[in-house]
Amino acid sequence: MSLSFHVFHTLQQRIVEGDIPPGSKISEPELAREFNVSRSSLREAIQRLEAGGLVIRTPNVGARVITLSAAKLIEIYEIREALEGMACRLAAERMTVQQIDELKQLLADHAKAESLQSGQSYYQSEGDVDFHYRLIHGSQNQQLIDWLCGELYQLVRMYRVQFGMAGPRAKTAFKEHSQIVDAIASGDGELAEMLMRRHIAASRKNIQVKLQLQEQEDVASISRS
Amino acid sequence: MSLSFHVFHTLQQRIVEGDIPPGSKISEPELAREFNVSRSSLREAIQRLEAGGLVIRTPNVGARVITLSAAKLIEIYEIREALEGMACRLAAERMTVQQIDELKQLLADHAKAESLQSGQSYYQSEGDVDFHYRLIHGSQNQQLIDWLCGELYQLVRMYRVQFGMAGPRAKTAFKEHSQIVDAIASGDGELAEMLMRRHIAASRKNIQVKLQLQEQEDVASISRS
DNA sequence: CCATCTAGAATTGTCGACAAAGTGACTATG
DNA sequence: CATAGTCACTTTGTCGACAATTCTAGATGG
Repeated sequence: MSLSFHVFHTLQQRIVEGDIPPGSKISEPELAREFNVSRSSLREAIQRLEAGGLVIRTPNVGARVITLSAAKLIEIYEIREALEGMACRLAAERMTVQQIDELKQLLADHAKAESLQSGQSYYQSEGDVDFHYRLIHGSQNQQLIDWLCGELYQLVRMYRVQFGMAGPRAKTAFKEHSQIVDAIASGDGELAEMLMRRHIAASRKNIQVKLQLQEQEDVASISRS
Repeated sequence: MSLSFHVFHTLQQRIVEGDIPPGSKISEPELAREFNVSRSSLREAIQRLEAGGLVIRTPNVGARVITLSAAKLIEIYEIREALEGMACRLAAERMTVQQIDELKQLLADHAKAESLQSGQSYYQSEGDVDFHYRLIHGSQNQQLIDWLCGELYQLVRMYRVQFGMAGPRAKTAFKEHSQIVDAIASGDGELAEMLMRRHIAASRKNIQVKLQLQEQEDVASISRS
């Protein structure tokens, strides 16, 4: 594997997981030493991070990890609503019966796992992602797939990890997923799109109130100190 | 300005305009000589082109300009429908009265120019882009703005130029734009989104039939030869 | 004649070094 | 005391060279 790609991959992971905190500077000499590569390779890695929207470079100054904010997260969810809604519509029109069966099977597995361990962790982290992932691929729109499952996915993951979003929406989300699959199975693209948009919009609103509460806590703790 | 950025900008223009034809190889040594820069700078430019989706790099082989196809163009329009639809909805909810007035003024200018020179060239190339551009900015969703007016815009432009799309949709498009502005002025985000989606979908269908005709011609000319 | 193998040439990936720009601390001045 | 200026130091941008890989063309064998 290309040397610069390995560095890119490692750094991406660290940034997404918060190991390199938001807003921190990306020092070329320092990281080049750490990875035992030349600055050329490291710079290529940084450029890829920039292309993925994880760092921002300012000419003659350097790169910094992006800063997270509630406003930006909302923006991302607005985009997801539009794009995954469209993906869902296309999936309803284009998925094969076999793909749909696999999707149903996935949902059945979720139901089992959920009732078994009253779990929200499994569903939220693995299951939800897997569901959306398959659906997006069902759209068969390559550009859409590349962007949603690449760049945008990493950003969403970064917020998930660092804002600590697990949420007890597991049961609600499962019901919504079921409805979506039903719509797809009956080939109703319009309905499928609407349901997916509502699904994501609901998730967004859920986050919005949670962040608002968090903000109030922060204010309270500041005035307390 | 950064040396590599200048090279990137020039190459981007050439690729979009078809000066460097689709599918052709991007030779590092050759272009480095032409621009009188080192390969490092040139490679950085190529990486940016890759990030913008204009070239595809395969490890240890090099970069090639993307190839255009009707299928990919349709994919892009599907994405635009979803994204600009959302942008339009947000714009209706968030644009200031002043911004809306400017939009109306723009439309009035278009009407004048159109009736004056029965022109389709002005409207299609300048006016249409300008209209969509302002609307997207009206959404106030920075991520959306960046992507639609950056990466995706260049791709659309590349297809416009190289597939030679002018089309006599000027009059229809103008009417559709008017309706959209009305919806925005009355703050009806839902309607505005729907109209914008129809507007882009109509444009896509228009292209689809045109491309199908073109394909038939190609087949005919092949069987003739 | 076609397929396969094998140098040689060309191209990409990586490296270290130099030039240019930015950063920060210290000094001088109003 | 605050502000502006200067100088050393760090960091980024660019360059040319070497190593590793791929491509090409000619030779060899079936």
